[in-house]
Amino acid sequence: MRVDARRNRDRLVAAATAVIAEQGPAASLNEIAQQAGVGAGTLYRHFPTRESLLLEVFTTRIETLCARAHELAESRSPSDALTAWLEAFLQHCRTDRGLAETIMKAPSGSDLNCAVKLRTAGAGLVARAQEAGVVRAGVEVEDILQLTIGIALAADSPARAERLLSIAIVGLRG
Amino acid sequence: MRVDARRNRDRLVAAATAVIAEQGPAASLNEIAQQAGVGAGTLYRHFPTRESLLLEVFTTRIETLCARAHELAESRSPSDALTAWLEAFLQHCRTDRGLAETIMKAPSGSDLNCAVKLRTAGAGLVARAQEAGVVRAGVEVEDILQLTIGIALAADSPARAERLLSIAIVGLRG
DNA sequence: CAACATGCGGAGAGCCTCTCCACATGATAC
DNA sequence: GTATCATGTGGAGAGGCTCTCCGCATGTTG
Repeated sequence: MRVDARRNRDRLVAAATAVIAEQGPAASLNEIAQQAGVGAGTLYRHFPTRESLLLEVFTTRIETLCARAHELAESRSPSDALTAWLEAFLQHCRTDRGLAETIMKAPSGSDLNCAVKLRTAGAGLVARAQEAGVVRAGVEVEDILQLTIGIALAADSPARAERLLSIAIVGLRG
Repeated sequence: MRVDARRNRDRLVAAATAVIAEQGPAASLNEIAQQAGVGAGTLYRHFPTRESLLLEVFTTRIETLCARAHELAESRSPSDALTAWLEAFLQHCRTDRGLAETIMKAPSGSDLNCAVKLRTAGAGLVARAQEAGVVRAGVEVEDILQLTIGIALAADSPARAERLLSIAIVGLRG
């Protein structure tokens, strides 16, 4: 990749982070390009869809969550680890509604690897929980993530979100 | 209100219902106006915001759901009635995603009583289910509705939505 | 059947997304 | 250093959207 291309890409992500933080995930792509000091064409070359740009913006957050999954897997019981991780995930999704929507819309078969990373990180915790009998067989990581995202999107308060998540976790045991 | 104004308003709601069912709640208002056979100005005079139009469209559906709740309460066991009603609610929310979002965003204290009506209708089913021990005490109607709305918003397929709902229902029993 | 209040349509302003291609600019070979 | 070429660039432009505005049409009323 040419060095100028790399530089423009980085500028775009920085500008997008700022503008999205301010205006939400539906912010104008034109404005992001302008703030990055590049043409609209350049933005669209690097990020063919709005989602691909958002995913890049949220990559840092997603990687934090992945790291947390590994920590928890080593330091807690299968049940606690999964619960704690889902709570952290829920928190992130609520803080940044755009994050939830972005992960949600990312096609599960896509190569946009941050969403994939998140699923992989979650998969470890879920597998352990299933071995320990805390989650019944047949439940997929994807189920659990989507349920959590849904709760983040629909809950009207943090307390409610916590409560709904705990209901969902009970349901996982089956 | 002049009779032609009334007629146009009705046409708009009908057209909006059709177009939104097909294209989702972000459908073009232009197209709705066109399909209703009126000018854009007429649409905006009757419905100053997109939200106001959506609300009108969904009122009918919400009333249908309320009626369904009463039917089910009389014809089915407490458990079946609640499950069937939630499935119907889920279906509606998924059919027009806008319904879910509209109910979700309706401020709880507002006089937009569609959300209130829905909650009242659901409350009867939940109370019966709690008496029958199918739902544990402490769970509120609002919890169940929000959980279902969340599932509708986040699920990536009808099959997944069904599955997530059944997980949630298991969780309700505690 | 005036005369008036009300409602109407659709052109147009100002956004937006996304495409396209002549031109600029790193990278590479000599 | 420079010639060559693949790669990347900017911004004009097409087409669509939302929303406003106002001259004109049409119910309504006395």
